[in-house]
Amino acid sequence: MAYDTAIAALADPTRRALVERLRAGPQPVGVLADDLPISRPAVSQHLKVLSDAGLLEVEPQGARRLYRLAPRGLDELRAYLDGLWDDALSSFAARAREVAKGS
Amino acid sequence: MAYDTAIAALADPTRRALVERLRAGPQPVGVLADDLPISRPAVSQHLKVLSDAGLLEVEPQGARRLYRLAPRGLDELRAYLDGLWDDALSSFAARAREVAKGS
DNA sequence: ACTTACGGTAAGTCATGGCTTACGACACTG
DNA sequence: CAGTGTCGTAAGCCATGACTTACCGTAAGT
Repeated sequence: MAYDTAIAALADPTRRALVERLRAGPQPVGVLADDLPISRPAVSQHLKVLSDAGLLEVEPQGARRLYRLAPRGLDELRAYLDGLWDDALSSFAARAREVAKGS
Repeated sequence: MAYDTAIAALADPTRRALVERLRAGPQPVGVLADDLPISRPAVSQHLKVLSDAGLLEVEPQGARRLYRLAPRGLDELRAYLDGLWDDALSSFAARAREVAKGS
């Protein structure tokens, strides 16, 4: 049950916006804060949440800190959703059979 | 960008608990409320959020309403995370190559 | 028709969390 | 060793949303 922190982290639109910026590659905090309508400390707080969820990794480069996407946290979340997906499909198929029989 | 409602819905622990109950099969509201530490109206509100996100479907059966897992909302969410996963892997691989070269 | 059961909606309360400003720690440059 | 730039943390404010109780509509039973 470690996917809970990951999904909670990705539930926030601002944090998803940060993740979107990082899809192109690693970036420092200041650059991320520049094209977002919030302050730099707010960005730092969001980055901490994403890092704690295993979704980001940090690489200090001098005074700056490069954040990059990390597969770790995403892996658990995807595994959980895959399981859900299977059960949802089963439920859908069962319902389809009932309807086909004339309910 | 329709996965946002789905991920927001699944971010709540109580709603995930409801989804877990429904993995075994369709159930009416009262049964779901009985083995959860919250009131029945609260369950109704959560079920509405999950339904609006395309994660659940309703099937009225007389006075009762059966809720079941729906693949629809889950599909978009999985697709989004799959894309993220690819980019995270790329970033990870790029970083691994740099480290192998001696940073 | 009256009663009982099931469930959605309304209104109000309260905690969570996202944002701000202010401050401190650390690395580079002159 | 100042001075500057980058970033994390602390404290406080405020909106969002997850609950509650109260109420209403609807379906089935007697």
